[in-house]
Order: sequence, then structure tokens, then C-alpha cells
Amino acid sequence: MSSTHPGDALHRLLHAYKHAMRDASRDAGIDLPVSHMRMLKVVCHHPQCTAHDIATHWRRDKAQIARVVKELDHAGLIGIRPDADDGRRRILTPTAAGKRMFQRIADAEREAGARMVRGLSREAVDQFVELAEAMANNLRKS
Amino acid sequence: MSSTHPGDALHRLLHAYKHAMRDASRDAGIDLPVSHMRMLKVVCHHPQCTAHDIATHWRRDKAQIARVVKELDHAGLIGIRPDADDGRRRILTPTAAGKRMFQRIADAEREAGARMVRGLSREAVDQFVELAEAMANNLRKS
DNA sequence: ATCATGTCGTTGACACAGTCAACTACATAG
DNA sequence: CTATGTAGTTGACTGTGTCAACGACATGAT
Repeated sequence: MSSTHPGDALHRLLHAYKHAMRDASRDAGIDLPVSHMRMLKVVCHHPQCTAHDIATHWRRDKAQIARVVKELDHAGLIGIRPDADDGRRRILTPTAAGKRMFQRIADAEREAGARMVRGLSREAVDQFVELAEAMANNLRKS
Repeated sequence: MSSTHPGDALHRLLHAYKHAMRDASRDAGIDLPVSHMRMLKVVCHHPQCTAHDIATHWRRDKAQIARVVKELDHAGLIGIRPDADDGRRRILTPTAAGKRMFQRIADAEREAGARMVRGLSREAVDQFVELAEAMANNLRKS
């Protein structure tokens, strides 16, 4: 009865995944919206990055980024300092608290990810990620 | 550089897909939010269904459903009539206009879907959908 | 019949996420 | 110095999902 269109499967999966992530985060005592977690992840993986880097690389709206950055800063999870070379840029770095929070998020994510792929082979999961990224690229460069 | 966690790939893909769907819909002159399109699809595939059917089967919030149903009704795309057997239930059926709209949506979706899977084998796509649904089920029944 | 309990659906209030346009501040080519 | 472009911020708005409270109806027990 489920349609053969990949779009529906996608919606269902992301919906379930967001739920699982929220539950796992709440269980871990993490009180951050998903977008903030994702942003913090990026900043931790790429310290010294700027809002513009995130906007172009992760294709997020810069307005959205500005808001999330402000709140992460206000929560003491990242630090913002001006770029000496370019007065417009603001360099984002995780604070110690931000790094700790990142670890907890990564744990929760790992746990949710493990539940998600339960019963599936390693190769299947790899192929899934590969296919997902191929599809995302297909949609973008058109 | 992309993480091995499936969650990120998922976010990126859904984001790109929603964009593609919105573009395709706008090109086709369809002026409906995604949630309304999805709801209309369900009603067209399952005429005589109730809001409760949708809530349980598609795991959507009943409040959300009530709102979308109201707007689809107001747009003349579906009809609502009381169930003779149970005065609480309201049976949803697509109108002629709703069916026509559904066809146009299906076309746009097919087009976006085709772009998304460009260059991928039929088997790969099938496996993707299969994996996505297996994962969604994993996350739910836990 | 009536009453307690449960279900279907609606509504209000809210949080989160994404988008667009206008704006400031700074950079740089000419 | 001026024109143009870029990084970032802010406001206003739409769409989506969630929670709680509620009205209307159904049903089983007494």
C-alpha cells in the first residue's frame, strides 16, 4: 500500500528520526532544538568557520544561521570573535561547554542511529547514505 | 568530510527534495503547501477515510489534520460528510477538482522524483525505499 | 435511563524551521 | 572617493508539529 515514490518514504523516515533524536536528547537532558544541535556539530567539526561558510556549505539560510548562532553564543556553547583580516566576518569556535555538549549530542545521535539501523547490514547502511547523497546532489545541480 | 551518520544525509536529502517539490509545484501552478498535497494524496488513495484513519496510519497529529482538512475543504478539493454510523466521524472524499489537482501533483512529484534518481539504477532506488522504510519501522516500534 | 469513561474532532497557544526583503557595516576594484 | 559587492543582522511572514483543553458523540455498567 505504500507508494513507490521515494518522497513519502523520505518524509516518514525523517519524521521518525526527528522524533527519535528528540527523545534521545531529552533522555540525555539536552535542551536544544535540532537546528542548534546541527549547527553546533558543524562548528565543532570545523572550528574557525564563519556563518557564511555554513550558509554555502550546508545550504542553510543565512538569516536562520544568524539567529541560531546568536542563541548558541548566548547559551555559552560557542564563541564569536571578529576576523582580523576582514571586519565583516565573525569566526565561530566552540567553547569548552560547547564541546562537552557536542559530545553528549554525538552520543545521543549514535544511540538513535544505532536503533535506526538495527537489523541492517553495514553495507546496506553505507549504500543508503551513498544513495541519499547522490539523490541530494541530483536535486541540487539541475 | 561528510559524516557517516545517516541523520545528516537524511536532512540534506529531505531539504533538497522539498525544494525540488516546491519548485516543480510552482512551475505547475500548484499553490498548495506540501502538507496539503500529502493529505490530498492520502484522501485520493483512500476515499471514505476519516481524519482518525490518517492520524493513526500516517502518524500525524490530529490537530494538524483538522487544520489541513479544513483548508482543503475550503479550497473545494475535498468534501466532508458525517458518518451515518458514528456521529463523531467525518468522512473525507476528494471532489472532482481535488482529483484533478491530485493528478497535477502526481505529475510534479513524478518529475521531481525522476530528477532525484537520475543516474541511479532501478534496483538502487527500490533498495533505498526499502531501507528507508525498514529504518522508519525500527525507530517506531521501540 | 443515566452516568462514567472513552473516542473523534476542533480550537488555541505555542515552538521550531525556513524564506524573503531591507538594512548596516565593511571590503575592494576602478 | 565612489560604486559595487559581500558578511551578517533583523523583521515579518509562512509552514509544520505538538500540547492541552474542550465539545460532541458512543458505549458499557449499573
